[in-house]
Order: sequence, then C-alpha cells, then structure tokens
Amino acid sequence: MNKKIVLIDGHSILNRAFFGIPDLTNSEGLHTNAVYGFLNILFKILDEEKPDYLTVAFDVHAPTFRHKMFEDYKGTRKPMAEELRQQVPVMKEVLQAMGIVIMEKEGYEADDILGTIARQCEEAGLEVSIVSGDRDLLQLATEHTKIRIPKTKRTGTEIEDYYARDVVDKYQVTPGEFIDVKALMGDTADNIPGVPGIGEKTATNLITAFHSIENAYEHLEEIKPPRAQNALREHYDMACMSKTLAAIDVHAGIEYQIEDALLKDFYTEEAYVYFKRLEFKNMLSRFELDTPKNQAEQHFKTITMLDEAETFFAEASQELGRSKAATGIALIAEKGQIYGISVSLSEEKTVFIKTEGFLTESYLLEKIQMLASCAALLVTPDLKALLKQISIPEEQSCFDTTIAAYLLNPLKNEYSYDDLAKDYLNLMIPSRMDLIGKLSFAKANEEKEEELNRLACYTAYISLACHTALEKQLEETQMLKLYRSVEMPLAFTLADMEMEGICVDAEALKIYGEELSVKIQELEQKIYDQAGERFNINSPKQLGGILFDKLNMPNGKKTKTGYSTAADVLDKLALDYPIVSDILEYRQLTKLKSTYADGLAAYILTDGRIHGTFNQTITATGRLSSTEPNLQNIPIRMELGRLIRKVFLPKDGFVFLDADYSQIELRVLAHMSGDKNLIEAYRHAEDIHRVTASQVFHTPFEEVTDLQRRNAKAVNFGIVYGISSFGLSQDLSITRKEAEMYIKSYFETYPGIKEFLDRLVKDAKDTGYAVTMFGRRRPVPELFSSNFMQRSFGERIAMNSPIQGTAADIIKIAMNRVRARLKKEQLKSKLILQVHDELLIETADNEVEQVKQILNEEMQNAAHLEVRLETDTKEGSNWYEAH
DNA sequence: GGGCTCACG
DNA sequence: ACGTACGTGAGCCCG
Repeated sequence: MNKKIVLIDGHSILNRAFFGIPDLTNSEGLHTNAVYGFLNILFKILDEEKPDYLTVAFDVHAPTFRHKMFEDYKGTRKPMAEELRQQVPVMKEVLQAMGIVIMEKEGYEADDILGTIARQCEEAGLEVSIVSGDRDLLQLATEHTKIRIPKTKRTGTEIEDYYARDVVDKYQVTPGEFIDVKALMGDTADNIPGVPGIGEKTATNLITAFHSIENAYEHLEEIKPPRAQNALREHYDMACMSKTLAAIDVHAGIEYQIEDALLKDFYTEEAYVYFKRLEFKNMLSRFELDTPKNQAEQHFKTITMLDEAETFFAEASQELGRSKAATGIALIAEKGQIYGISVSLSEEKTVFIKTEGFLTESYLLEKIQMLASCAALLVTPDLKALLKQISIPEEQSCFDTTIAAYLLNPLKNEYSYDDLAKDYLNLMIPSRMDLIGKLSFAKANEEKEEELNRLACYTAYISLACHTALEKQLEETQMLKLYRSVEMPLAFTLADMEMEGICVDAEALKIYGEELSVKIQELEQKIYDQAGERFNINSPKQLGGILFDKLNMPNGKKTKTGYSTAADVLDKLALDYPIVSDILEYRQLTKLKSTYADGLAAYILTDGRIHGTFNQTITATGRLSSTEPNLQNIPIRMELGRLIRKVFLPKDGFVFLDADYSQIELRVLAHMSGDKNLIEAYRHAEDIHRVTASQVFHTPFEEVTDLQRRNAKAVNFGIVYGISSFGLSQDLSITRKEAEMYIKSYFETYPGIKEFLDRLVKDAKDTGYAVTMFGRRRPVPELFSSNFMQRSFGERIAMNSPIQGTAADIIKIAMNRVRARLKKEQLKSKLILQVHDELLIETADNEVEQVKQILNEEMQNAAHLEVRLETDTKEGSNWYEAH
C-alpha cells in the first residue's frame, strides 16, 4: 500500500466552517465556530483516511505573483468578518499545539503550496488527498491525487471526492482543461476577467472541442457560435493572462520536508489545553490522556477511619494555630447528602474525610467547625453551603472562590475547580466529567470511589490555591471592596434566608390546584368542540396547525419551527375568534397549575416550608437568581395568579412585612446621569410617570391623560432597557415613527440622560465592559460583533447593565444591613425572600413597628443618591396581603 | 436537549 | 436590510 498524505487548504476550510456553523463562543467570549467546524472536518478526514502525513497551508496576507501580473487580481475584497479574522491565529495555534505542520509563504497562495507539495508527493509515490472548499483546486486532480470538498449539511458534513476521472464525469473536461474553462468564463470571486460573452456553457463546449485556449485560437475559424469566435479573437491576450492567473503554480519555491509532516499522535497535553479553553467538550473524548498527576495530587489522602481523622484534626489545628495560614475547605455534598469534607492545608497536605462508619456527619461537621475557627482565612468554593452546615462567626475571614471568579467574569456558566485552575493557575487538571463522568456522587461513591476521592481533594486544594490570584485580580479590577463588603456578607445573609425558608399552606395549595383542574377541563372540552377535534393544546405545533391551517386564521409571526402561537399573536386574534380567548385562558390556567400549584407543592418539606436556593453567581448583571423553586416569579399581575400568594404564610405569632423600592432603576438612572431635570422631577413629584408625560408631551401636569401617562411610563422603562424605537413601538402598539418621536422628545426633555447613555456605550466600547456605581463589571463582547443585530444588542446591554446592576448592588447592601440590624437588636424577625427590588420579612407580632423602621431606614440608606430611595412597606397575614 | 411559552422584576 | 426591548427559571413538546 502506498503511503498517504492529506493536504488541507486552511483558509478555505476555516471560511466554509465559519459560514456553515452558527456563531459559537466560549465563556471568555472567544468566537469558536470556525475552529470547531475546521476540527470536525479534520477529524472526519483523518478517521476515514488514516494518512501517514498531514500538512495545512494558509494564505499570507501579501501580494502574490498574480497581483504583479494583474493589479486588480482578487479586486478590492470585502474585509474578513471580525469574528472569523479572530479565529485564524487561534486555528494556527491549535494546529501547532497538535504538532501539525503549517505551510505559508509570502508571494504564494495556499493553492500553490498545496499544488507544489501534491506534485512532489505524487512523484515520490504517495497517494494525495487535498481538502478544500474551493472548486478551483479540481485542476490538481489526478489518478493519485484526490480533491475532497466538504459540505456542511444539516445531517452533518458530507465530502465530495474527485479523482481526475470524476472531474471529467462532472464537468466534461479534464483537470488540466479546467483552468482553460475558468479563464474563458472568468471568476468574479477572484476578479479574474473572462472573455466577454462567454459563459460556463460556451467555455465548456470550446474546451471539450479544442482542449485548450491556445488550440482553440489556432482553429478560430472552426469555432461554432460566431459570437464566441469573435470574442476569442478580440480577447485572446486577456484569456491567456487569465489562464496564468487561474493556474495553480505547482513549482512554488517552497522548502518542504515530508518527514516533518509525519503524523504523530497529536492528542497532546498541549492540544488538550486548547480544546479545554475552546470548550470543545465532545472532542475532548479523543484525548485518552493519562493526565499526569498534578504535583499536589501526590499528597492527596482519603481518610475513612476514626483514628486517622482524630490524628489529622489534632495535627491540623495545632499547625494552623502556629502558622496562621489559609485553609481550603470544601463540602462534598449532593441532594442533601454529605459524602465528606475535603481540607487543604497546603500543596503538601490535602485530605478527604469521608462520612463513613464512625465518621458520622455530626462528628465531621463538629470537627470542621473547630478547624475553620482556627484558620486565619477560610477559603472555600461554596461558603453558603458550608454556612448551612456549620456556624461560622461573621468576624471569621472567609474567601469564596466561586464568587470571586464570578465577579471577575460573570458571563461564565460554571466556576468548577478545573475551570478555576485553568483560568487562575494555568493548570490543567481532570474535571468532574473526566473523573466520574455523568455519575452522581452517590453512584460515583460506589462505582468510582477512587476518582470521587480525587475530585474531593481537588475541590478543596484548587480553591485554596486560587485564592491569591483571585484576590490579586479583584484588587486590580477595583472589585475587592465590592467583594468584601457586599458579596461575602451576602453569602451569610442568603444562607440564613435559605435555612429559614417560607411557610406554604399545602392544603390550600391543593384546593387551589383542584379548582384550576375543574376549569381547565371545561375549557379543554370547549376548545375541542370549537376546533372540531381533540389535540394537544400545549403543543405549539399542533395548536398552530389547528388555528392557522384548519381554521384559516391570519397568521402574523412565524418562529424558526413554524407558526408563532405566543400570547401577543393570539391576543390580536382573540377579538375575532372565541376559541383563541379560550386557549389563552387555558394556557394561563395550566401554567398556574403545573408550575405553581403542583410545582410548589413538591418543594414543601416536612417542616411545612419551602427552602429555595438563591444563586449568587448566575446573572450577568449582578442580580440574584432563585431556583428549586423559583420564588422570584410568583404570579402577581393577574388576579387569579396573584391568589397563589395567599398560600405563603408567616408562622404562628408572626406577620409578613414586605418592602419594595419605588422605581429604583429609574432613580439610579437619575443619579448616575446627573440629569438636572429628572433629578428635580424626583425631588418634587409624587408621580414620576405623570411628570414625564407632562414634560415630554408638553402638556400641563393636571391635563395629562391616562394614555399619555401610560406612554411615558413605557418610555421610562424603555430607557432603562437601552431604548430602541422598535422595542417601544412593539410595547405600545404604535408605529416606529411615533416611537422615534417619543424618544426624541424624551431626550430633548432630559438631555443629560442622552449624554449619559451615549457615554455608557462609548466607555463600554473603550474598555470592553459595563460597570456599576459600585464597580461591578460585565464584559460586553457583543459590542465588537460585525453583525448589526449583535452589536445593537451589545449597546443595549452597555446601557442597561450599569443601571440594573447598580440597583442589584443597592438591594444587596440593604439586605446585609437589614440582617445586621435585626441581629444587633436581637429580634426574632427574619429576612426570607428577595425579589430584585423587594424584601420580605417574617416579622414577630411584637416587633412589627421596629422592623418597619429598620426596613425603611436600611433600604433607603443603603446608598446615598441625588434622589431619595423611596420604599413602600406593607404588612399582611399572607404574601397576597403584604404586597 | 433545544425551542417555545410564560411567570416575575 | 437586518428583526430587538433588559434580566431571570420552569414546564412542556418533540426529535
């Protein structure tokens, strides 16, 4: 068997991948779709061909001999899309890391390099495969050189293969003649001039008959269509030049040593680092690396025996007392089950103490609590989780590495220990996936115990090891204060809130659900009757079919997959079709039933309370998020939904006090922008939307209509979201023109706002991130997109994030202050929920007045702005009444 | 697992 | 011309 070489046209494949695959970015905001597509094609080819040699050629951005011949060669090309341009050096680095030879040479295009190597290899007796998206390469096909053209289809990548005979089959000309055809017909993409009046058909006919431009010229008289005959006579010189331009130079002056291209195992450690960074998770499985043990891993130890544990704790606390060092502690728990705790004292000492036998949960927690109090600094990947197990005095210095990493880049979707090791220690270590795959801790403890133990040790060790780098970066980015005085105390606040939970009346919830069921069944029947058949109303596809195909309703919007049946579409149809109103109501009821009535019931624990989770490291802006269940989206806008709030109850002897900020975001905007008029409006006015309406629509305050006020309110919202005329027009059901007028008038009224928003965008473009009053940052990579939509999105983010984020900072500060006051004044009342601009406190009956005062004071004084931070506080015997 | 829809601020 | 308001989470459908 002959040896085989694969040659790849780098730019062409990268280009093809870029346009064939939707935009993709890793968590650093690096565009990766082209690199991803390229590697996919590369792996497919390698798996199929198993070649002995491999080389990738790239074009160099410099004039070639063709430009010297013909100035306009390739014309004035559109600049490469920014997202693709970025990926070229990345691609090269990845290939280099894989040990793959890259060839490029000034004065030549990749085609010439590929052609030259192909001919040399073929002479040396090799089988050659050239991979390119460009059909021009077909001229290189021979009996031993195969041209492979990948096509990205929905079903995956398919590759068309061309040996010389396949070119003849498909194009009626040989590969050599292919150049002549191209020269005659020209190539607009490369700006190669053709012969006027000769297109693909005529060119092919001429060359099949005469085999070359030169020979055709010798037999000019015989050329059939007189039009073609004259054209060639007149433009022969140009055709000859085009032929030289189109011909690939197979004698390029390059130095190529085939031995260098020998395919070695390229699943190297170095390449692995790149694949990790690019987040090509499914490709990582190709690396069967026996990851060399990290230095620290040699000192990992698992403890399962009481005497070992005793010795460890005794030694560790003694050592900590002496050294005053930082200690890494990680709780290894899942679904309420604690599998053990890992402790890292230094690079030389990391242990995983398992809950097993004599080492009971309570023994372990007690010991860890003791150890934590000895540490000069407690470093952990999840402080809140730890606080829910052991009590740690607030004076204890703590460092949560996950929260630190979140502040440094809030856009990542996870902050796992291996990610942190990569980002802050430049260290590649096996991830959870690498170690225990998709197994739960419970399963892993049985089936992959060794790996679970390693994972546990890594979790504590990496946390400890990252602390210095994280703190340094927080300092450099001016976020250390935000971290220490807002986020760290907040972890304590949230831990308390989650432990406290909220009481939900399961019986009342059940009744509510049953009432919904009855109405849902009635509606269901009504809908089937009107539709004339039974179908799944919850399936947008089936519903769309019924409404728009069967009942022939006018269909406005479409989604990627079919008709849109979203509420705003159905609202318009509801006027004319009673079935649509029923469907809307059905949707509302089933939502209430499944998400709230049934959904919430599943979370009530034996203490009669729901203990949700407040996530501190999820949102891009700095807000909290709430899960399992989400207690931040309990219905309120519609009365039927709002009734659910009656099942949220204070415990005996307590009431609810609920306080929310009044228009906090708009007030933040007034302050941050310094707009005189808006600030002045807030100082005097009761009703800010009415004042806005009066000023924007030039109407005396007393004469502002409800419609004007509603419009002004929408504009105020729009401003905070990063206004666009389209968005506003949608919201108000007005034309874009009208929306534009509103916006223009608004900015004339509040010129300071306009200047401020413009400045936010400019600053974000200069620095790459948006920043809040308290220094919280959000990178905005979208600002640099070449796509208009994406870029506009980036601009709205740059306007909205500082506002939404500052409001989030303020309520976080308020939460900490409220908690501190409740504690200081030794009250039994507890903060239990936060809903972005609202705090709910379960308040002891005899503490109501005091807590009201605390809530108002601490919320209003959480920040001092140019305008007052007003709060509305209400008392109630359930959440419905209190809000 | 992604898309659609809808609940909240 | 492009085809959107900003930020979330959950349940359901369907390939």
